[in-house]
Amino acid sequence: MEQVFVSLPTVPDHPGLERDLLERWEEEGTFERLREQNSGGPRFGFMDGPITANAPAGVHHGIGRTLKDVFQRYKALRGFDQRYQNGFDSQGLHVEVQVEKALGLNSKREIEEFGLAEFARRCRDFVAEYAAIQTAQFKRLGQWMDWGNDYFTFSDTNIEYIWRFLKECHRREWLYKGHRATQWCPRCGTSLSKHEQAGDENYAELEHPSLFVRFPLKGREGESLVVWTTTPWTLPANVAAAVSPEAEYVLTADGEWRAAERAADAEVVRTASGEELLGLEYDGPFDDLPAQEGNVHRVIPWDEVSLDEGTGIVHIAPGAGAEDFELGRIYELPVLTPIDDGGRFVSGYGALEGLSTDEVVEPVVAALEERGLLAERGTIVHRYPVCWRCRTPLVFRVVDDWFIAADGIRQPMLDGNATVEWTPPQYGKRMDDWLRNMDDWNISRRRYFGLPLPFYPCGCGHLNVIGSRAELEERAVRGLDRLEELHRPWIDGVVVRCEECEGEVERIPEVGDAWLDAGIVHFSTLGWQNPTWVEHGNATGAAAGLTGADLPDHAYWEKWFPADWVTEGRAQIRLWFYSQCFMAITLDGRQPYRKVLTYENVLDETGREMHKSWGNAIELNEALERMGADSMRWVYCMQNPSQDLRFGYGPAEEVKRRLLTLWNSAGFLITYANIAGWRPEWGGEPSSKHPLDRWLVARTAQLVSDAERDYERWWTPGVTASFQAYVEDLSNWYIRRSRRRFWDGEPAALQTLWWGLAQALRVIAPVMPFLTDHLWRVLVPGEEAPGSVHLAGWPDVPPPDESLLTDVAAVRRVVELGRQARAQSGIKFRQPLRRVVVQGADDVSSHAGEIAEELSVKNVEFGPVEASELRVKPNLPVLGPKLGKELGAVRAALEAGEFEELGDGRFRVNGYELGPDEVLVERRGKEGWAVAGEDGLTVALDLSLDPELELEGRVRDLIHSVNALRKERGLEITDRIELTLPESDADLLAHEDWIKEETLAEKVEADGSELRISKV
RNA sequence: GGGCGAUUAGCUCAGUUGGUUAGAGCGCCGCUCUGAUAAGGCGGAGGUCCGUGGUUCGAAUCCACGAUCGCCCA
Repeated sequence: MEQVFVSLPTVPDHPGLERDLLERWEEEGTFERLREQNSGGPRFGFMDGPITANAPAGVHHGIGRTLKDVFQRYKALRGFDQRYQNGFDSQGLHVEVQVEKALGLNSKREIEEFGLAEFARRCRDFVAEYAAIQTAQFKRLGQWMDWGNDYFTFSDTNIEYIWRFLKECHRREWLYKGHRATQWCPRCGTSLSKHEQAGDENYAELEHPSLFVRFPLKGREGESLVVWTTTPWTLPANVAAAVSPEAEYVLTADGEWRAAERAADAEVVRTASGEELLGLEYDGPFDDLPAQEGNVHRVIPWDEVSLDEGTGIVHIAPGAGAEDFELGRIYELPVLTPIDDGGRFVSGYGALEGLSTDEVVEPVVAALEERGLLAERGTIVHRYPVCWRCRTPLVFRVVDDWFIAADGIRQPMLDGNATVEWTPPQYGKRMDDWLRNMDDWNISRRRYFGLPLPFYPCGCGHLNVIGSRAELEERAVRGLDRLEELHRPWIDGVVVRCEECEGEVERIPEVGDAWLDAGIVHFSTLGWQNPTWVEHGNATGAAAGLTGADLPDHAYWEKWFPADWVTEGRAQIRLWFYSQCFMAITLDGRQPYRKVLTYENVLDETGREMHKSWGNAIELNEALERMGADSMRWVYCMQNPSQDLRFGYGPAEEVKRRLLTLWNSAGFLITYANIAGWRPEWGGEPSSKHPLDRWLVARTAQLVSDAERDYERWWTPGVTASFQAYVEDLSNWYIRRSRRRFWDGEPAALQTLWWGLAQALRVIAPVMPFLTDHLWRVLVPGEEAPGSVHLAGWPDVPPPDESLLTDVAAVRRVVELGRQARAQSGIKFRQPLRRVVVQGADDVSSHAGEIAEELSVKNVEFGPVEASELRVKPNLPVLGPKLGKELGAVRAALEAGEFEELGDGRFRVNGYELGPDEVLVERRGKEGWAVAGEDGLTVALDLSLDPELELEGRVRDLIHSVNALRKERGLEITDRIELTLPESDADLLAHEDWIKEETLAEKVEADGSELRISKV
């Protein structure tokens, strides 16, 4: 017989079939055909947040890539035209640091000796290498993007658009050079902005010295202030000591001033309020250093002084701490900045010069001890900030940085955010919170391979800001001829003429914050205000040769801006979401996206963060090969995005097992379709009138509508849950109930199951693009039907028949209760019973046959159950509003059995007459009955047997044994047999035809002593 | 200190607008099916729904306060 369908193996080989499909998609140009099919359709604008191309992707990237792909695929099924442009973040500190590591360089000096031009080239090559690696990984995950036309943030085009933004900021007078204490990475030699440094992962548990130091008070012999510090290197820069004016301080017998709260056990000589200590002068610990010359050290007030730790007196070094610096401004304290770019002491600090902040600890301690200033020495383990890129502990330095003032745009950004639909919604509030609190944006980094800030401050006091390459060329005095691309060192050689005084000006050496690079892409990739389309116009500068991306014209930008949807992890609120909104609101006044999906972090199976060094990190490639892309995608989609995902092989195995039901259902169809030589008919929903078929059509329509609702609200957990429930119903109701029809090869059943599966595959294809397309290609033969599920579009189904769905749900409840009753009865399922009585579900009487079969009973009666006991409960949603406070008493009376049955389902209780709709009645069985009930539904099985029933029970036992034997002998399910019964079972021959049918026996006889079968 | 979340079975999590006896998957125990079988079905054990107070006829759900955990900010 012709095999229409290729048989499925018992379990799918996910990685194998996925690799196979990747090849087929490639060969058949499936993605290109999809884009072509949707071209000209309604637009769905997605903007990809760029991924840093500096390492292979991990499983923590998988969730974002999956969600991006799922919704683009869903929108494609709905016929939307899309851009599919992928983005790589390709310059800035996160690239430089990796390249430094690869080159074995470990300081800015070494980079400069290596040569900036060569360094820039290596950075570019490094990005090219990892962009290629990541591309291969994401393809393997199933992500369909316009690979090869990606945007790279280091293209000259991108840089020019940022220049333009910066010039606009300057025009609005938001741009300024600030002098303040900032977090500084001594290894990277640059300050770091708060938004990139925020986050728990940027802190480490570190051990530091813990010193209590005496500051002898001037003119008060034997009295000292005692301060506590964990950063001894800041002591040489001390200029003041802060006390809380409100707090009480004590002088101990040792001559030490401390807060009273911090000197509990000490013998107190004298007390004073903080207020009284203000203005006192003291001898600083390092007054002999040249840097300290002429400084007066005194006591200042500070409300924030902590009385929970230390001494309640705080050592203040405005050049080495953020709060210290702010206090210094208020009290006009001298600012001593003891360390240089690399965190080493500068001149003016005597023997400390040239030492690092760690290396000075011992000399500082020794000096304190020598002078008798060290009261106590220990160590402390505390959380301390480390560089977000290289993990070096940070220090504070007072330096000049470039800032964009945030106050002018704060409200417009808040207004913009109010128009955005956030999923889950609380992230919108987080964004508001961030915007309300955001400080000015520190945009300068003292580094090399990054956006060159186009700032040319002239000696005349004028700041020239260049807004484009054209402007640079127009105003350049020299250096243009060696300008290979808009990066250091080449850009540094270009000198421009000051627009104010005509003098020659050089660029500042700083580069820009990488979030400027990422934030501008709504403009640089879509061709904002670009007069004519430039082919490969985004393949400029460092990006030349890496991509074919065009620079579209302004009409294109108008079409695609703002994006309909973006999605990234929660951390991006303070990073990409922030920077893109900042830039878009500045340039265009509009929010750059309409809707956002945000998700939490990926942790390991046990809920710990994944770290390579902890050995619990999972490589993306390894996961893809071990669990397969579809299982991974399923895991990501199942997850509630507002909670951390616990990712691991254990949970993935569970997912695989559950996905098996779909596979088995398809396998079941294929088995019987092949036996019957049946061929599916491509077209609308099946016209079969069979109740089960009609039900499956309705159930499938319900799946389509549920999934649509959840896709439209960006809620993948809903989609996966609906699908899972559908497969469950398909397999454990439709297939199980219809098995016999499939054994008989009934075309209506085959067509209906086939149709249901085909629609289900289309619904879930965005989540599991491989398994669904594999099954589609097996199940849906060519010619008229689309050759890939991804080209098949969203199912077009009629609205579900709700009343049929409700009825079948009720039937299934009856069956469930009936099974419970049977289980309690102790009578085997194979033993048929005479009758079942169902009360409380009269509307499903048309399904009596199904109930009879499911419960193996001869007759189903709908009507009152004769019961030994009535249990009447109030129907709360109805009676609650009606009875109010009286409900409690009525309920208690019903529970106690204090009611009168009036007939017709009416009851009298507590003086109220309750109608049938107002109560729920359950019954307990009489002797000889098995009864189960729930929610006013009662199912009662009559347990009495008669010889006819007993005989049937024995026939079923026989059929069961014969089929077990068939299986034991390894017979195919189509093999015919001859059957011999023991003579003692001769009476079973009364059911000879039935036995023959169920066991595929051609001949049955009763002869001999045991059961025997033989293949014909 | 302010903000945003979370807290439900041994584990991982659902629980829509307040409604009866709070669910699922996994794990455990028992039973069952044997034409989906490397599957499937049924049942059981296992819960102070974080706590306290309030609103309500009725609260896992709404409100207030508190606890613990996570995150963001100061």
